[in-house]
Amino acid sequence: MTRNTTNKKAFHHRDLKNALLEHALTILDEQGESSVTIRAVARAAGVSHAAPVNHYKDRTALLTAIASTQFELIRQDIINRLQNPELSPTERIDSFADAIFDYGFKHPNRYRLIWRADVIDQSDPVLLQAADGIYDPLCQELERALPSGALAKFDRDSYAVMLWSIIHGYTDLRLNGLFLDKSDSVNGLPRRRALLDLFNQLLV
Amino acid sequence: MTRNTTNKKAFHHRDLKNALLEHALTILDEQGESSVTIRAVARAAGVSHAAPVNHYKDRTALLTAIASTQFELIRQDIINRLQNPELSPTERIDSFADAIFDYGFKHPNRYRLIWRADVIDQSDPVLLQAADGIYDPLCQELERALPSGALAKFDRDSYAVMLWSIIHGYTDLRLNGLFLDKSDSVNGLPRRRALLDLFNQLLV
DNA sequence: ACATAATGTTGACGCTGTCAATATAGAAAA
DNA sequence: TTTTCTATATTGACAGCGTCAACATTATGT
Repeated sequence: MTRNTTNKKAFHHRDLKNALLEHALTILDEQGESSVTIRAVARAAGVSHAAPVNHYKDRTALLTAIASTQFELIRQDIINRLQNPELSPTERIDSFADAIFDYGFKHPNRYRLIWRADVIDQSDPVLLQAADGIYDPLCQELERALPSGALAKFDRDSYAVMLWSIIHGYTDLRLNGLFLDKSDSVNGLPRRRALLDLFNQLLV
Repeated sequence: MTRNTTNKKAFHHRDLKNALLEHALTILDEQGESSVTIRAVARAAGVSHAAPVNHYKDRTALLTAIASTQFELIRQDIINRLQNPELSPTERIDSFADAIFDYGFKHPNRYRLIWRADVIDQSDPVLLQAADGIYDPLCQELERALPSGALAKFDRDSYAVMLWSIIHGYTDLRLNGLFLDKSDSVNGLPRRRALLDLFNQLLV
């Protein structure tokens, strides 16, 4: 055991910062963003209601920290997928899309949170770097997959923005309840794949 | 004057329901969704903090009512645009996209609100009908613009969902601060137009 | 051993949504 | 008109929230 070998309750938690983050994530998954209150997280961690302030100066800081870890998590998943040496250039790009799609549908409350500009601090440098950790490699892959030189219709950023918009639009609308009466598949394929096919037409 | 001809303060507001809606909209535009509290709206309308409950049973009901009026407002704008007899079938479809783009960039706080499943009641029949008031005519226009019969690659709903996803994705990401460092134009055109061009390729 | 910094607790403040009890006004019925 | 009933508004209360200040405890470094 790395901590608290005595049975008397430790005044110092030794790793309260990470513990708070994990409890916050659990509450987020189970009850949604509005239930992730400083006080609820503190209760879950077994500390007083004002203890978290030493590690996260306010609620925004806590939620922003969550978002940063999540972007990093998505990035790791993407890196894993790209390990596969058999992927074609377009398949490598699809891997980005699939990673985000899968993340969104698996963790709807997390996905909604990481884009909520009103509750997280979009200018936080840690968060920005985490987001760039996905965006930058996406641009690299696009560069390889795009028609070379003057053949390309748009610049790289445009392709990246368009792809990300398509992915986010479908995911967000679905998670927010739209199209739930509509099927998620078309011609036997998931509709998200049809969206990707549409985008891939740009690359040939 | 239709109301309150005496100078003594009227106990009954006579149209508090609509007044609350308008004040809520003002607060939403100026301060964002979290500032639209029952109590703040009541203050703005000059009534007691518990008066709104007679017209909106809780905060969700108030925000849902706002969302319904906004969908209706967008629908009206679309209808106006479609009055133009010179529009081609694809231009008529672009009118839907432009209406939503314009609305989003003009009223960012409203746009974010109407998709917030956690604070509005997505199952409210009035809201659903208002949303269908946009979706249904979009499907009608798609039917006219699509390649006829077996030539179409997907069903109508798929086209509608894809188009809406593209529009929403770009708008939402932009409003939430992403890509703000990137330019909004490519090759001299707004990037949203490039996105529409991409979609329009599906229609030929 | 001591001073200092880091970390946690307690208590308070004003804000919130919501409810119950009460008061008033308008409308309908007598 | 007068009475009754319903719709609407007020007041007061409650718990939960974020945040801050004052204080207590533990850990660390000299």
